[in-house]
Parts: sequence; structure tokens; C-alpha cells
Amino acid sequence: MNRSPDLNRRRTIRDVATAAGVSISTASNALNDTGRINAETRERVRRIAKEIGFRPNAAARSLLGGRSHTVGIITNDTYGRLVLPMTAGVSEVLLEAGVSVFLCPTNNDPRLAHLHLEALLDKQVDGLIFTATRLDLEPPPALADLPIPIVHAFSEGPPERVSFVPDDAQGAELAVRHLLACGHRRIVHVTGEENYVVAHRRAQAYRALVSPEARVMFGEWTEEWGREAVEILFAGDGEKPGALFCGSDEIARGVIDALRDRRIRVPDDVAVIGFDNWEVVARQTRPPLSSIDMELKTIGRRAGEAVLALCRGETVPPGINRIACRLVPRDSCGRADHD
Amino acid sequence: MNRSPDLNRRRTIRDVATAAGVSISTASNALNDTGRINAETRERVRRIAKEIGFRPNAAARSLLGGRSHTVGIITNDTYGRLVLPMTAGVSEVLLEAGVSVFLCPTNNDPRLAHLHLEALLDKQVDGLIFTATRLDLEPPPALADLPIPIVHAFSEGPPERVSFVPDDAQGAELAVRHLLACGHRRIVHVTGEENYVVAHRRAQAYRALVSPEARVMFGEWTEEWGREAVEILFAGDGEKPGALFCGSDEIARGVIDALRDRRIRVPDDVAVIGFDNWEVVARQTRPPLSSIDMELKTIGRRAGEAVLALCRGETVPPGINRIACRLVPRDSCGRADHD
DNA sequence: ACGCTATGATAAAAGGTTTTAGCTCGCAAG
DNA sequence: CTTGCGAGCTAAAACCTTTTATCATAGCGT
Repeated sequence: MNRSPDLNRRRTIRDVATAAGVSISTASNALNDTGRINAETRERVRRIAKEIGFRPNAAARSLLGGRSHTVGIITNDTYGRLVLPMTAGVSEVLLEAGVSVFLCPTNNDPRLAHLHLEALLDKQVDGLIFTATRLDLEPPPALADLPIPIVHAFSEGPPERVSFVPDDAQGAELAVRHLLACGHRRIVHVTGEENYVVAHRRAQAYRALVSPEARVMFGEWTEEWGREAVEILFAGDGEKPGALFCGSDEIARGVIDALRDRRIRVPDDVAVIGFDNWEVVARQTRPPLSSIDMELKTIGRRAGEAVLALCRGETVPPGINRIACRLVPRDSCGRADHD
Repeated sequence: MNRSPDLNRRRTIRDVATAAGVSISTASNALNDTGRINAETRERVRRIAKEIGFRPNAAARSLLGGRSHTVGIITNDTYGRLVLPMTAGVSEVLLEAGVSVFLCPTNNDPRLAHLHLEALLDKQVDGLIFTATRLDLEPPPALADLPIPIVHAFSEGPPERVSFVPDDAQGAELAVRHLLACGHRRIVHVTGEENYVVAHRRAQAYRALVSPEARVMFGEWTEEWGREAVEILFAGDGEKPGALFCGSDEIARGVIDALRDRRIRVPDDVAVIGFDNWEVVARQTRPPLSSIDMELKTIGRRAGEAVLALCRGETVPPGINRIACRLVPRDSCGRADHD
């Protein structure tokens, strides 16, 4: 009956102070290295705090400081293939700063997005990272003028905001140059839907490098379309392409499969390069697919750093930051002559 | 200079009270429907609160109530394919209850896992959901006796905890029964690494249904292994299998590709069924792959409900909850005779 | 001896909400 | 007229931490 109450209550700074025989303020100063304090006292307080397992109450702290040390990520990604690497990057950066990440999957439902946004604002997140897998979908929900910093990752926000996106043009260049370096000519670009901004940007970069009239085949972002494109390209007896630069690894996979069906050797007869470096796909094609990695984790890290800086009141130059892509050579392009 | 200060300060309940000409307590009561209050007053307060855009400060609230209305998900998933659908389920359930979800990707790094755990505890999450893509990896980090409820999703926790996992045995049965219903005999099971618990469980269920000596081929969870298995099975001139039950969609994809190479028709000559229902794979095989869906979102939802109940102090029966899998028939098994 | 400074410690306020106990007023019962 | 009671409202405490202003003491120079 007379069991000591609160035995497993959370330890507060008051407990620390009492145990150390000092006042609450002194305890606080000791733990945060603020104010003037005797070195010995500080150590004692800290030791005791650790001993009794004291953890400062985040609620009290944010109540006072006005900062919650949390940020939210709003995403419409369903499969996680894009958002998880980014989130990993974000939280890697924020973890060091003691900031945690709320992940809000909206499932492409604007109503859900709105509810999540409300919830985040109620939780007083210090900042927001907005991510969308498809630029044409989901126009930011009433995201107009919130009282907190917003950073866009993998989606281009309005010019006054900070955005981080893959450098599609540079990625396309990387791909084309690699094909050229491997000695391939007559490159054709097989890519996804024409109304995707990224498809255009990549196609443009590709044409700038090859020729203004170089062939671009728009279609769907599927294997199916990759196979179909090969049918189209290799059916007649006109001149055949020597290399295919694909807009996604899925398309590339379709391409490679169709080439294989036709007994066309990769990379000897035709070279293929993909885009996304989606490992589960790229590593399992025959031969393994060379591809362009969009450095999602880096994008996440950069977005994390930006939102952190903004939360601290620092100023970050607004605009679109294009993060360099990385070439991941495997076996589908042969060997580069140089470099 | 004399501009009204705090114009864009957050509205507090005090602002509401002042504007409505009532005390803070009354305002609080009106908003939360607690205490005795005149209906008219209540409506007035609520109207004004909405007008001035009042949002209760979550920090103050949790400081008082001892609950933060947040839970954390700790995961080692790198690609997000498993964790994102689950997280979507979790947050769907929790959103209604005003609880938000911290996602912590540990990247299989125990140090990172530990840091995340610390951060979550500092944030005073009300509960924790622990998720691991591979049961053999990452033994829960010092997750032994935390002061908060812990639920396991997609990974089996200790018996005194609550866990939600796919019902692998039932899923395997579903697959085998489907093959049988489609008229296929001589089924072989091609699956992943022998030291995975799930591989065993599925194999066992398969044998129970087919025959105690039915053939099981353990290998890797890759397309490569799927192709290799086909080589092994169809190389000699012994009796050939009529159907292949694969342990993952990736394996199934390898199997289908290899069969295609050998000019063996699917499903006419050999039927194939996968496991995971990983759409990007299953929909793109030729023919599209029938598969078993593990209902990850449902697992997430159930885990969310459980952790919510536990946070509220309700008691949830501990133990492993096996969530039924779902058959997703496509074209790789032909048509079922009945049902 | 006196004033001044530096050091070390502390009391108290602040932050926004919920909750408990209490207050006032009007009305009905005695 | 007094007492009791309920409806409606409110003051104040509590939650935990940080920060500001204050206080006490010792040391030092004159």
C-alpha cells in the first residue's frame, strides 16, 4: 500500500536538482552549459543527471523556446522508392541537430494531405519538406503562406522558395557522354510521357549533345513501352540505332528484354543505359544495366540542411537547386575508351 | 514604428478568451466540451476561435497531459517498399486520433538506430512501432524495457509484446490452392534463403498441402536464382514441373524470364505464382504475374490501432497476430476451374 | 574599514493549456 | 427569511524547463 509513488515517473530537472543539492536553475545551467557555474558543480550535476536517467522534457522545452525541433515531410509517394532514400538523407542531417521527422504519406489524396498539414501545424513543426513524385500531380495544398519555412525536395516549388531536384539535364549528358565514350553512335532516346517536365529536360540535353534532330521517342514509363519501342526501332530494315538512352530503368529493362528476344546482343550490338539506378531492376537485367543515379539521399540531405537553416532564422538563397546525378556503369554499355 | 506588435504571433487561447469576453477556463471548456457551460457561450467561443484561427499549442497540451500524441516508427528498410505502405496504414489510423508519426530509417546501422531511439524518447513519443525487413538482422536495440508501449510490425517481437506479421502459411496455401484450382500438378517451390524463418514457414505450408516430400529449392531472393532454378529443373530429361510457386516476385520474374528463354509457355506449359505482389514487378512480367499480397497497409493499420490502444492504457492481448494474405490473380496461372 | 568587482548560486517569471476547486447569482424548498 | 442547490463562470495551480534579475560571498585595492 505504502509503496513509494512515482517510482517510474519520468525524472525531471527538479529530481536532478534535489539529488545534487542545488537549485533548479543551477541544474539547468549545469546541463546546458549556460550562465556562470563552478566546474565541479557542473560535473556533479551532470553525473547525477546521467545516473538517474534524466531526459529533458521536449514539450516544456518547446513550449518555452517556441520551437518544437520537428519537421514534417509531406509526400504522395506510394511505394516509397523515392521518398524513403530522401527521408533517410533528411533525418540523417536533422538527427544531429536533435530534430525528428514526421512522415506524412498523402497517398495522392488532397483531403488526406490537408488533414496531415493541419496535424503538423498543430504539432507546431518548425519546418516542412514537400515532396511529390510527379510534378504534375497534387498542387501544394493550401500551402501558400504558412508561418513556417517550406522546402521542396524532388519537386520544384515556387521561385521564392528553396527547392532541390535532380539535375536532369546533367544526368542526361552523363548518360549520352558515357555512351559516346564507349564508342557508341546513332543514339536514340526512349523516354516516358511527353507531358512530364523531366522528360523534356532530359530530351533537350540529349539533343543538345547529339544533334538537334536526334530521335526522341516519348511513351509511358513502363517496361511495356520499352519493349514496344524496340519493336518499332528494329522492325523495318532501315538503319538501326547503336545505343539506347532510356528515360527510366523500367523502360530500359523492357528494352533489354526485347533486344534479347530479338537475339540482339547488349552491349555488343546495341548499348543501353537507364535512368534512376533503381537497384532491384538495374542489377537484375541481363546484362546488368548501367544507369544514372539521382542521388536521392543527397537531395534529402540538402533539403534537410536547408530547412534546418531556415528554422534557425538563417537565410537560404531561394530558387531551384539542381543536384548532380551520378553515372553508375555496369555492363550494358561496354567499356569506356577513356576515363 | 508603432506598428501593432505580435500581429502574426500565434493565437493563444488567451486571445480567444479575450475576444469572446470570457475567462481562459471558459474558453478551454467551450472548445473541449468539458465542464458546465452555456450552449450559447460555447458556440460563441468556438466561432471566435475559428475566426481568429486559433490552434491549441501541442507543446503545452502534452506538457500537461503527459502525452505527446506522437509515435515513432523505427525501420531498417532502405528502399521503402515495405515500410512505406505500412507507414501509410499506420498514419491513416493515427491521423484520426490526432497522433503523428516519426519515421526513423536506421539504414541497418545499430548506432543510428540507437540515436534515433534516444531522440524519440527525448521527444516523449507515446509509443513505438518497430519494423524490420529481415528478421535475422538488427536485434532490437536496447529496446528491452522502455517506459512506453512497443508494437512490432512485419517482425516478430518477444511473446509478451504485440506483433503483426503476414500469415505466411496461409499465403502459401493460397498460392498452392490457386495453382491446384487452375488444374496444375507437379508443383515445385522455389524460394529464398533457408535461414529465413518465413521461407521455412511457407515451405512447410506448401508441403502440408502437396506432399511431405514435395520439392523445395532454397536459394537467394533474386531473379538470378529464379533463372538458375529453371535451368536446374528443366535441363535434364526427367519429369518436368507443371507449376512453380515462387518465394518472391523477384524470383518469379527470374523464373518467367528463364522459361521464356527456353520457349516454355506460361501458363500453358508451366504456371508460375509469386509472393509479395510487388506491382512494378508483377505487372510487367510476360505474362503478368499472379501473386500473393501481404496486405502491408493492413498490417500497418492494425499496428497503429494496437499502439493507439496501448497508449490509452487499454490492454491488447500480446502475441503474434498473423494477418491474412490475399491472392492477386493475373495471367501466369491460367484460369481457375472453380471459385 | 569601505566600496567595488567577480563568482557562484538562486528565486521567480514565462510559456499555453487543462483541470480543480471555488465563487456568484438566481431560484426553489423549507 | 433562511437554506440549499445547481447553473454558469472563473481564479489559480499544475505541467517542466529556460532565462532574467537578484542576492550573497569572497577577494581586492585604496
